[in-house]
Amino acid sequence: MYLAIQEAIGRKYIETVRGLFGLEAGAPAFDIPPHAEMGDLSLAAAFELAKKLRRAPRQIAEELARGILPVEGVRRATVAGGGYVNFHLDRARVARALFHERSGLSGASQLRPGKVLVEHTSINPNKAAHIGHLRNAVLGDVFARLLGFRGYQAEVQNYIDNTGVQVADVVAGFLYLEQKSAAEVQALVKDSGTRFDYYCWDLYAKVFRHYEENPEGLARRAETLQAIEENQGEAARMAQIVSTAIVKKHLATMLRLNIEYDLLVEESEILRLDFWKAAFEEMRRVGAVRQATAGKNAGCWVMSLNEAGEEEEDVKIIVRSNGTVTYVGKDIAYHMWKFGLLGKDFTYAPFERYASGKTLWRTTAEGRDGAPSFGHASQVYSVIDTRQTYLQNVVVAALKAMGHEEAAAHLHHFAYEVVGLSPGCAEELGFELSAEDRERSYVEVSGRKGLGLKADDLMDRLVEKATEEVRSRGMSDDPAEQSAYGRMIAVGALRYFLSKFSRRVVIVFDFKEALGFEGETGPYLQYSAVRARNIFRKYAETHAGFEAGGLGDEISDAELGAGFEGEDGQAFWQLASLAAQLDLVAEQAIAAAEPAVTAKYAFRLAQSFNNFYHRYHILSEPDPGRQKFLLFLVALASATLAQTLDILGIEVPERM
RNA sequence: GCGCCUGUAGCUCAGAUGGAUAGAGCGGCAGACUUCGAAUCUGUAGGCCGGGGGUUCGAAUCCCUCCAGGCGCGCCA
Repeated sequence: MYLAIQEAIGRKYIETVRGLFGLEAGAPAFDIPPHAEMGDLSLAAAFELAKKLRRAPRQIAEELARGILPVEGVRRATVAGGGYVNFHLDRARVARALFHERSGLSGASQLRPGKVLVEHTSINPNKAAHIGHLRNAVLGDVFARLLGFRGYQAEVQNYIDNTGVQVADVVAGFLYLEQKSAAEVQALVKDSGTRFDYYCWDLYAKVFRHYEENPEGLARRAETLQAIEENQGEAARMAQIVSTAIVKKHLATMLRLNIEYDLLVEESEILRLDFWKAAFEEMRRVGAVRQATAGKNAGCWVMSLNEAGEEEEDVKIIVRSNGTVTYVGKDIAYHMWKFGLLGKDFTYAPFERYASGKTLWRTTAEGRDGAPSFGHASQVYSVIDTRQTYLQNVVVAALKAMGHEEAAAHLHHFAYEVVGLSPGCAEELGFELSAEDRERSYVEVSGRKGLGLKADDLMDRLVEKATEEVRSRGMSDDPAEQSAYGRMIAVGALRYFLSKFSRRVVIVFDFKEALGFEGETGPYLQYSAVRARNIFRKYAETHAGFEAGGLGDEISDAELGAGFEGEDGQAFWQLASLAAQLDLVAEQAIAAAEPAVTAKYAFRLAQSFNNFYHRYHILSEPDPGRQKFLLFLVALASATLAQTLDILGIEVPERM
């Protein structure tokens, strides 16, 4: 709601400035005044105009306030402070329009042209997922949901590096440390007595210890990697078995958290289709890379990273002197494909069908009909941790060097900080820490050392705790229902916990904080939504045929207007106007690529609702007109909260 | 050495595009359940916004500088 009103005021502002002062102004910036009584939207533009016009800002503000009105949805404009213009919205009108929007009757945001591609998760398929991977997936998932909410076509891709060194390390472990054949590994995958992804977690750490003690083993690692890349022999067969089994585990883990994907992009298919060759040819053709003939990089194909005018040359090796391509080179090819700039494409096959009805596709080299069109994005967001910033910048530089300026500008590194463990938490998990580590504020997780908190272990622990809470509070006698609620609450707690921090801060994981269900947590939000629904359920018991969705037709403009009058009306409006800000908040979250903005908003809204809930008792309200108004308000808050929780991927249980 | 990020209440963090009296959760203290179930609400204490300069009508926010911490900078990924 707020967005539309801002745009309308903005248009009138530009006209007014032209008419009154003969100046061409841009779209103005709006603020929300610090106190609700001051108004709903404020404009500080008079201060800047004052400088240009050499006049008092307050006077200019008064002229603006008179000139901008009338605007639909705005009742009046006042001037405050040194020169703020504050707009007071037509409360009844805004509330009604919002009610219709939330009922899906109007205001569904239009589908926008172009596709936004979000790549997230992209875990090496060689061991179980850990808490850091969950942060990546939750951030990416919330961001994709935000895009969908605002009418963008979002496509979610999960990149599977099934031919990389991490898979090779586990394969080498099976082959040489455990002397297992591909068939035996396959049997292990099928064995219901072992968790294959956990088994590989331990094996990967074991392989690393082995390399440390036996550096000569590194030769075998190289051999294994090469065999996998060339799709030759036992190692390649085993890599296929390992990576596919682990990917399935990762998908199952993510599904527990309500995370789904559109497409799995497999590196093996990128190799098979010679994507890199096509990218390399173009890079050579346009002179983005050159072969070094002397110096330490002799024989390598390198790309210059210098801006014009820099003296010392900074180069990145793209192709090694032995002719093999580096990781960043492959990434350049993949990103060219994302934008449809490669001139090559995959074919696709279904990987699995989600219970939601959505089909997850995977890339293949052998053609198949009936797949949707993937790639060809106009905007790309790659959710990758902040330590890879340098490499992401290299990819952008490569696009620029090839003349793809627009793609370079539309490739966004969605960078986020890692999840560390507090030293106490690491020790609780049974890891021995050095004296130095114990002094640190957090310990970095390390797959190589096997140090980390596995995603499913954390989830299990949360579900157990939440289910116990449900049981002890007597919400349900049915064990199946108890565990269903427990699961929803656990997911709510975890998803909110991973969404509420801004991307750039390190999350120091601690059980006490993450396992909490009170205060600023997911369960608090769920509880608020349940409370709102309970009011309707209870009300319907004595009012047969009651539907919250019908309130919009039952309440008159006069009743709505009267409800927002006076001191109580001010408090009611505070809740309603906050609910009306969701679209503004979602746009801000997208512009800043910051899901936390939405999480914080959900909390503020829930807090505002709980405060209202406590102060006004609806079912015992004697005045039927006022009761209807209060029910209307609950419907607004409830629908908005539900919508926001949906963006956060958090479900609401029937009872709490 | 070069580059990027971070520094706000005891702890963990919000404060987009510079804007009105710097906020929240947890923890502390004091209160509120015969009600739409307290996984809740109310009140209270707690701040040289890392230090110092500058730009501006106005700076937690922009610029410079210093300090502290983290992360990058490989013919690894």
